[in-house]
Amino acid sequence: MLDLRRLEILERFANRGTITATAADLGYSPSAVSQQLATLEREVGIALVERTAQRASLTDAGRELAEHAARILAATETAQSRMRARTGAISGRVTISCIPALAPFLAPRLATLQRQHPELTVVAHETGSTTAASGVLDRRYDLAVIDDWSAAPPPAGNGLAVHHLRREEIVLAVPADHPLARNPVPVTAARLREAVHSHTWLCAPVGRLSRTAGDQRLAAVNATPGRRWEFEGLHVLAALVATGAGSAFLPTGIVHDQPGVTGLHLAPRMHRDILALNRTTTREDPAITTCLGAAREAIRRAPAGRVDPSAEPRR
Amino acid sequence: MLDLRRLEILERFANRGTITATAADLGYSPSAVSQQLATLEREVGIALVERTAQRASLTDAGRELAEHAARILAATETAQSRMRARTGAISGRVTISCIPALAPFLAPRLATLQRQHPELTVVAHETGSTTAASGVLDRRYDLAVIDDWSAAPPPAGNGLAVHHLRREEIVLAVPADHPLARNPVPVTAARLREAVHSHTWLCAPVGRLSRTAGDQRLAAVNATPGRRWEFEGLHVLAALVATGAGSAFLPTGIVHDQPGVTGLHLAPRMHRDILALNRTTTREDPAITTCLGAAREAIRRAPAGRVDPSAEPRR
DNA sequence: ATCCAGCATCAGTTCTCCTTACGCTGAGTT
DNA sequence: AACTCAGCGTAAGGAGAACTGATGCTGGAT
Repeated sequence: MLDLRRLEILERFANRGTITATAADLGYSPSAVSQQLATLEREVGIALVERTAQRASLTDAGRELAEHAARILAATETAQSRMRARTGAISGRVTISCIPALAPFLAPRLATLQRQHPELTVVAHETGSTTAASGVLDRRYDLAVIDDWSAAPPPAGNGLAVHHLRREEIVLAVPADHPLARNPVPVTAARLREAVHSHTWLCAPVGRLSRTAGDQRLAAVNATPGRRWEFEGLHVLAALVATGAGSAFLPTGIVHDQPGVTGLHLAPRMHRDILALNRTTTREDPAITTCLGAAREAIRRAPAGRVDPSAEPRR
Repeated sequence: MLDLRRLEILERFANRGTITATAADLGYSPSAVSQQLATLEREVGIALVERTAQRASLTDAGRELAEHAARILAATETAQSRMRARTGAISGRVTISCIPALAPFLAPRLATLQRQHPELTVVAHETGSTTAASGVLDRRYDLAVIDDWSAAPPPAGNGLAVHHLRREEIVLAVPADHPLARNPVPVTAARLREAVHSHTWLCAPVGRLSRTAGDQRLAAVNATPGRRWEFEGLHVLAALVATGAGSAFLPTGIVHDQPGVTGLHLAPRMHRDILALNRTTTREDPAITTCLGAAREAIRRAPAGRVDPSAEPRR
């Protein structure tokens, strides 16, 4: 009879790649992981791990067994969730990831939740959207609040349940003394091209969703930045805009926080979606659904911001 | 993290109904089963077992968790089979059930197998077809050789892999000095009706497949036995026919063994199928497939019997 | 009234599993 | 070439889990 704990160790090792990292993830010592993997190999009677002095990697058999393990673990998680749904108990440990920009709004709600349910332990992390999504899938997080800058519908059908929390408008953020700020009308392709070309362009490092989406938008209108600065964090970008350092694409909620920054509608409009993710296996877990509700509420109440009313076309 | 062993205990308990029987099945003491179930309840935080002084039964939650457990255990069995398929090792314990009439032919082959593969342990039981089929499903047996008297195609799609080993003809077995035996032509409906009515009818107890199929055949030709005797075991029935006690429907292989018995073709013909069953989860396990091959071979070589050639119509 | 089957509890022993400590290897660095 | 460090494995020890056997209880059957 295979042991679930060993299978979990194997599956985690398949995701992480080193014994040390696996051990850290699961709260074991590396030695324990090594021993458990060795035991598992003995049990199934076939080599699962290729061992070098400073590197261990999975064999084909190990990879396959890890895939089986993932299925088995998903089934047990479903069973556990169903049982917890029956008790209705809001308890246990829920690990949540949130994109940094929204974490300050989420955290107080989670704290309240934890006060209301002493049996519940919430562990919150700040993570980017892409790593958070895969982190939910491989059980590093149970719940993730992410943003999605793509116009495409959210990913689905791969074991992730997606919940739409909010849609935010993305505006062109310029310093308050920028020429465009004086004439706050929606920024057309031509205006955008001109503004980007004549000003420093502020954006996130390559790989961020906001960067990818922004670059796509610039490419669509054939705009090439005169100069490009890369900074981490949307709030940082907003602060830089405020100092007159350049312009950027930013969500209204973030522009709103920052005095000295004017947000201008884009024509056509641009958006990002705030989504929550959890595994479908935990869909019925009361602890998860409660945390999800708290996140939904928190994001709903986070300041949405508003651009200069005169730039807001009436319809 | 739920424990697989506990889940197995729960699932087995769901099938057996008592703690004592569960313990016997799994090779534990009843005390251990009781304790493990209690631990499992504590872990999931909900009552799974309703305890009376001398009866324990599952709650709704317990039944549901048992169903989850069955799925999980099936997944692990699949994983294990895949791993064993990779090693190709013919080892471990394989529990086989065989209908009594064929067990003598199967046993020597299994003994040979065990001699060839010292790592392999074969545990053989003799069981009727219906209990054997459910026994395979709930993991009391890994492999079962059964007979199927129904004209219907074998059951499938419920987790059982069905293998057709042989088709045997069912003949009307009469004492050698029976009037019909002197004129060995296929027994039509009219002749059958007459023979059954004027002679004692020998058959298995109610519930046996052979009994059900035989009764259906009799009902189809509107034949009512003058007198009916019920005995357990096809060989026993054959022996009774030999003493002139009555007539019966019997497979050719069994008639063949028994001197003093004449087998007469039925018109239309009647058959039973010899099938082997195993769980689809063990489909790839080399130990299982090897045992299955041995069974196939054993049944193929078992005496098929032949009725009086003059009764065999040429085509 | 007695017996018996079935279950729970308790104490004890065995065995599993994790941690700590230590040694090894190979790559990058000084 | 020596050093440093990350990663892995093994050995020993201790904590905890789990099984067994004994005991006691309950309710139905003899």
